[in-house]
Amino acid sequence: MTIDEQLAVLRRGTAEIISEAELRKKLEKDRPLRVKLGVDPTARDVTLGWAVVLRKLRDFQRLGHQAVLVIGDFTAMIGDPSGKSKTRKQLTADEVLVNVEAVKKQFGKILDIEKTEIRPNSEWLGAMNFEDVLRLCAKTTVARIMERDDFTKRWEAHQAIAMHELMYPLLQGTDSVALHADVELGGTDQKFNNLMGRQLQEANGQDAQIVVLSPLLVGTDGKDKMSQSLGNYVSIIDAPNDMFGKTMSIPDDLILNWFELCTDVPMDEARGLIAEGKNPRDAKVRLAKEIVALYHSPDAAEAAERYFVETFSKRQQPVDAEEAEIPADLEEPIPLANLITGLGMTKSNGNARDLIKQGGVSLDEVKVTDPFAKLDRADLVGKVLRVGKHQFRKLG
RNA sequence: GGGGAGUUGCCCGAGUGGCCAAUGGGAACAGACUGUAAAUCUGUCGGCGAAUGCCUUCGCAGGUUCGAAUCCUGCACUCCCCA
Repeated sequence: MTIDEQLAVLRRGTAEIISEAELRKKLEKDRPLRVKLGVDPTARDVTLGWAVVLRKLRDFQRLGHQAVLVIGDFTAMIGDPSGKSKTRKQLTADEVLVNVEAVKKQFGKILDIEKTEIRPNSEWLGAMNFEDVLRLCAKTTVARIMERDDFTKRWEAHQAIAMHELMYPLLQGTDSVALHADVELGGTDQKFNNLMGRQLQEANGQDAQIVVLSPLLVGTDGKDKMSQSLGNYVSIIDAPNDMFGKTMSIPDDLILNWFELCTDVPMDEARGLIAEGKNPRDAKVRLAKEIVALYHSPDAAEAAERYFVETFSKRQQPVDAEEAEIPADLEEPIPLANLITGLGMTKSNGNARDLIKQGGVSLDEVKVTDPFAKLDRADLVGKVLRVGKHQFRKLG
């Protein structure tokens, strides 16, 4: 592959490369570049948003470069302040270990884990003594650290900023020095941290790393960046039907962006799908299928589409609703509201009654209108209970 | 070290002795309409109860009072100004 072809691959879905000219120079050296990506070992699913940057790492890997994953076990004790409005709780060593294993498994769906160098940053950060830390601190200034948007905002909003949080960019930068990174990947919210890496590398007589920033994927709500804590996410380990359904719920104007960041569909083709006069729904169906195919299989994608059309487009109840036992401790006649709460479909009986009043509950397609309905076990078994738009249970 | 401000439900934010489960906005959820899109309209939004009602909640712990989110004391946390 020529340098230009490589650059074209690397540019897809990239927000910023600092700088492209330097990247070209490094590629011209014709040796595998060390491409670093920091991973925060908090317990969470790999979301499509996180996958964006992992897929970029995969791009480098496929081009023959060395992927280096830094497990931020040491930095997890601080918690990355990026995008955070609060000081984060610190993790214990055990929690970190469990989280790393869980996350590594998921990475295998995207990266070639065998060929990936995985390094915990406690390896070098844990070895520093206080003098090292002070020397590190001397490399930057308070004003420079406080330039950071996150800190400025929190400062202005009168929110707490703990001392150790200010150290985060320096530690992440130290990772780059320790690993002799040629390239560091990250989301655009990582820019500050990544640039600190350049500064520290230069201060240590190394070439400054290239920074490749991926845009933050907007979540299914169409508003905020995708994140597990906001609940607007699609996880790469979601079941095919969920993955498909969640993708179908994104706003139309996100379609092209998701094609670019979450699939390998050529952009010209993607643009064609949303061209004037076409139904955006069809483009979204294609998008959803691509994503399911990527993390499950093309067959699963077809099946998910069928399920979607049957259940939602035709408004039928799903053929394979989740089975649920009627809790044994409910006495007959069973108040429907208690049953719904007992099955965990609502958080309280009052809540369940509200939903019934609003026409949000049905049994085998028949709306229940009485919030105080009581039913015998025999009337319930075998029926499909629907609560709200998404929840179905086949009663057993 | 000194002085000042603050901590209310998922979030923001009113409330300064009873009419407060607590105004308003946002988020969320449900219904209608749809393409599980957007927009819009309607409704719900602490728990239990069929209900008059009862219980828990306004940083934490005590106290005053017939009665406190509201007053007092102590504690914790945050922010600002000065040193």
